[in-house]
Amino acid sequence: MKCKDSQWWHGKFRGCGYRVTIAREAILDMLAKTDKHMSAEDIYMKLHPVYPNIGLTTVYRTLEVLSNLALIFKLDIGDGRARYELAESPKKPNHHHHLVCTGCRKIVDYSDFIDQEIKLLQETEKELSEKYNFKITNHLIQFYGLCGSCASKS
Amino acid sequence: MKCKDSQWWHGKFRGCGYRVTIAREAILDMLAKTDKHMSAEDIYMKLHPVYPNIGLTTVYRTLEVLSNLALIFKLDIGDGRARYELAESPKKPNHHHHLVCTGCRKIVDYSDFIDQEIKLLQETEKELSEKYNFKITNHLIQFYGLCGSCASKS
DNA sequence: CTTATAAATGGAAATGATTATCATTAACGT
DNA sequence: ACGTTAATGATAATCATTTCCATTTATAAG
Repeated sequence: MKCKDSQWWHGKFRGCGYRVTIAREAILDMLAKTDKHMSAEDIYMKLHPVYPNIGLTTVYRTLEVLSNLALIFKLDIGDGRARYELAESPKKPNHHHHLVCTGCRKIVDYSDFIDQEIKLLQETEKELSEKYNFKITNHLIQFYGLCGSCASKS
Repeated sequence: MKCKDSQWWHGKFRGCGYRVTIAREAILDMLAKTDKHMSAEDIYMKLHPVYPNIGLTTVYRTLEVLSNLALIFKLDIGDGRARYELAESPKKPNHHHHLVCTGCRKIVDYSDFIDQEIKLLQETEKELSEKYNFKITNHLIQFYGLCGSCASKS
């Protein structure tokens, strides 16, 4: 947990009236260092050996806070267990969508066609926003299917 | 429950080794007659006055069966409660995507831009399918935001 | 139309992810 | 260093969905 780059978000935290705590630091830090899509329990388990006093409840609460601040993104792949990943940022642009295996729940991040998707999404967003008087804040695009190994099993 | 058009799916049922029962008939029939997106409990409640002996468990089980047969579509709008709608079919082409209000969970079905979306989706699907060796079966596009009335409240 | 059989059912209990409660601890402005 | 107030963690509660299992029913065969 170096002090160089890893604490730019302290300001955002304080500005929103949140305190900077060990747990929040540890959780955000670990999400920043992985490219996996982790559930609350995954995070709890992974952190536990190092921070045995961070409880599962705190993990849930912290994930909600980070999600509200748009520092992380909560994603749902249809198995009733939320996953989280670091949000894209100017420092780490990684916009992508997900390809989910309905067999083993493997998630592939893809960014092919992403520019065209974004463009279409923006147009659609604008159109829908006006037509239905919605203030659109977010979108979700996901593909579902079977990965090679699950397809051959069935 | 007329016998004219409403039972074309009996064959599909039997062909897959499923029996045709009152509960299955009633549930599919009611989903065919509404344009709402209903949860298992919504369906249970609505059916209960007429079929007081259809239990909630059966509703869940039936929805799973219908979903497996692709007669209905299960949708997740992020509030931890699954909704269901009749799948599109040659007899009732109604392909659309959803615009979800994160305030009141209202769902708007839209089909604007749907042709372009479909086209892009097909290309993307093909590309991803080859590149990542996935057998893609489904996709999900959804916009989230606040409807007019929820936006003015906040 | 009966009968046999395996699938379908319903009610109660179990599950599993997430949230609420509440007494204790810790962050941070002063 | 101190006091205020947010954050924490252990436990209990919630709530949608599943599992269990004894009973019922759809359906194929006679």
